Amino acid sequence: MPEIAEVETVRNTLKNMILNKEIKSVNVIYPKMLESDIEEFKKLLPGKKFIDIKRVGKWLIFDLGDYYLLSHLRMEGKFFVKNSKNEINKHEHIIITFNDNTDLRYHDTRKFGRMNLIKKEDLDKTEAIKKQGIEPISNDLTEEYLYEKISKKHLPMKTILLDQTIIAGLGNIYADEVLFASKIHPLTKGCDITLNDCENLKESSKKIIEEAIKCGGTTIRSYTSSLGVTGRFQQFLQVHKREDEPCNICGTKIEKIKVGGRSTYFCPKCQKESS
DNA sequence: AGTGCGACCCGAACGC
DNA sequence: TGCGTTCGGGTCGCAC
Repeated sequence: MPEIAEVETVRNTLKNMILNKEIKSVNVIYPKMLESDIEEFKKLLPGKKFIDIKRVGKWLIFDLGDYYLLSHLRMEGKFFVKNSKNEINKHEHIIITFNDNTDLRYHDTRKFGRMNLIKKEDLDKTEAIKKQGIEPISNDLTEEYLYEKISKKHLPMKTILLDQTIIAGLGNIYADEVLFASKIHPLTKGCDITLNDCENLKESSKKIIEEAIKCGGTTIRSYTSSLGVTGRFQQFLQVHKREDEPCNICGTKIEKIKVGGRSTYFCPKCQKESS
């Protein structure tokens, strides 16, 4: 499941492969992927080039000059660069063909990802982008900001860390890891958090995300037909998907619970519920 | 406004 | 073996 580190890896990989190549044609195989008008998508892309790829939270932003193509990979979205002659895989839903006869193909087994073509000036009006909070790797993420956003809420901390309007880009895996590193129980209510907790959250989210980006993410498998990009961060995970395994700090068995409908892993000894 | 939860989707894992 | 069922993941939108 792509989180901020995976999306950053995709961005860097694709920048090396598709920038400034002229788009020859597009093929929208699964129209529901596309939130904007399909006919407009088919009409506008040919002749344009991707001149840059940016990222806001987990959103990829392909810069087409006068338009942006927004792309959210959700859980299993992947981009492949393939020769246009290659057979189309049943999970490839949108294909953008360049005039050097290579394709940028969007692949998504769950069909959960979304794309949206917007005029450049409409970016600030686009809800999904506009409401993104501060990224863990940004210096604007301070303990004061976190305390201000979190301490009024009565939701469990796990739920709060998944709220993209506060910290942008944390998903289920890193939320568990950040809580473990901050020694905060996932069920702790936001209103019970201290400024010191917020400093720990800030430091650990920054450290974990920076490290994950260096490793190329957790779950990245392959982004081209030939060139494999494999995430190495999974070997550093302390709690996520480690139910019944011993905590690396104290040896206590890692527990799994549901918080806000999401599976949540934590060490019951290292992460005490605050009083 | 803040919070809770179902819908979206389908492959994998599980139960019988 | 081969069915059927359940689960999970991020985000949106609706209900309370």
